Amino acid sequence: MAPMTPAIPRLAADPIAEAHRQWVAHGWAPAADGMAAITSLMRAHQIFLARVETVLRPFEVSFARYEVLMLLHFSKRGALPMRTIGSRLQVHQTSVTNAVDRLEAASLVQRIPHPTDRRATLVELTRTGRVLAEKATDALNAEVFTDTGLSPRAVNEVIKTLGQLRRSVGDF
Amino acid sequence: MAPMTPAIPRLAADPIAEAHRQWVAHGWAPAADGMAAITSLMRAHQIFLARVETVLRPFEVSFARYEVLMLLHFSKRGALPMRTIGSRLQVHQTSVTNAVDRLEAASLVQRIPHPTDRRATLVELTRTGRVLAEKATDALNAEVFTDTGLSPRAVNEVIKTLGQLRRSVGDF
DNA sequence: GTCAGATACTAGGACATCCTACTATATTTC
DNA sequence: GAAATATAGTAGGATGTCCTAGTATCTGAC
Repeated sequence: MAPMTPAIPRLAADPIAEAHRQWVAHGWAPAADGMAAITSLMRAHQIFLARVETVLRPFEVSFARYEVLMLLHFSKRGALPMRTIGSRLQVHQTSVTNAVDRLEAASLVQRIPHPTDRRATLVELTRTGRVLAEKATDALNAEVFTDTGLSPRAVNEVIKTLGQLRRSVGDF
Repeated sequence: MAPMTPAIPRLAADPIAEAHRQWVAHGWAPAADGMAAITSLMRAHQIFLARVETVLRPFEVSFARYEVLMLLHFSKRGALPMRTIGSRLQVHQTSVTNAVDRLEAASLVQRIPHPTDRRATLVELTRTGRVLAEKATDALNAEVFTDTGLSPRAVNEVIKTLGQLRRSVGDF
């Protein structure tokens, strides 16, 4: 008897390829690619977020809070209204409140009254916050962003393709 | 005098393109593309997750719980150990416990003892759960997966590129 | 056979996101 | 100008993810 060779093709080890196969087998072929693409995106997000959070852990900030710090860092006066932060980062206002609460508790930012609109609150980067933002960026650049694990061509493809997606949903 | 033409290039409306510009301006050019790609992924994830959750809302399941249902749906016996679910979906065991708790409360799955390993618990799809999984899939296929907003070429590019990424981190 | 180390699952807690109010202040309308 | 509407921010709650710990059970080494 010949060496063990399965008569039935073995299952792919890749769960997403397997899901794609199931989609086709169930007659959902027109949706299979879209399903696989979106599922891949979900997983890629999880992978990169985990990497980024690992690098940021020593700085005791999450990626969400890091993004707030960088937004302030890049602003001319180092201060922005809460609402603007939410718009730029495309997150709900309550998420901004949450992030700023924690950043303020860590003395990385401080809330100051808006000079002309008493409804609004400005979030201002502290000296400590600015220094931490720069150090955290150095770490992220060195440990994640400079080498993502994707080829330079793939990186540009991702930026371009997802840029079109973002534009289509009104991100810019 | 000529029509208003800014002497200084105006800020891009795209926050990610703007961040990329800032990265280059700060001397972080080698990391700028990686930063932009990862940030784009984060945002694309958010966009698609929101779409998917909107479609699933009428079925009263989240995407996380939907994925568990589909995994069971595709399994031969309609039942899998908790641990296997976590491995396939690449999420922490405690996330599986959480999802299964809610699915069980909704009578979409039930926990049954593993026949040979008393440590393990099998999660079994109920009739209700199977029906809901199929209806939810029809909705997702029609409203999201068949037309993701990306071109077919882009969809395939995403699957391929992120597949390489997933392989590089040991997903399969 | 026993005991140490692995494995399966749950408990409790930290964070992040969103949603629905609710309050305070601005703006618009008539 | 006063009332209706819109906007900025916070509070409280639901869900999902991860982590650390703790219990129960299995496996393997001696």
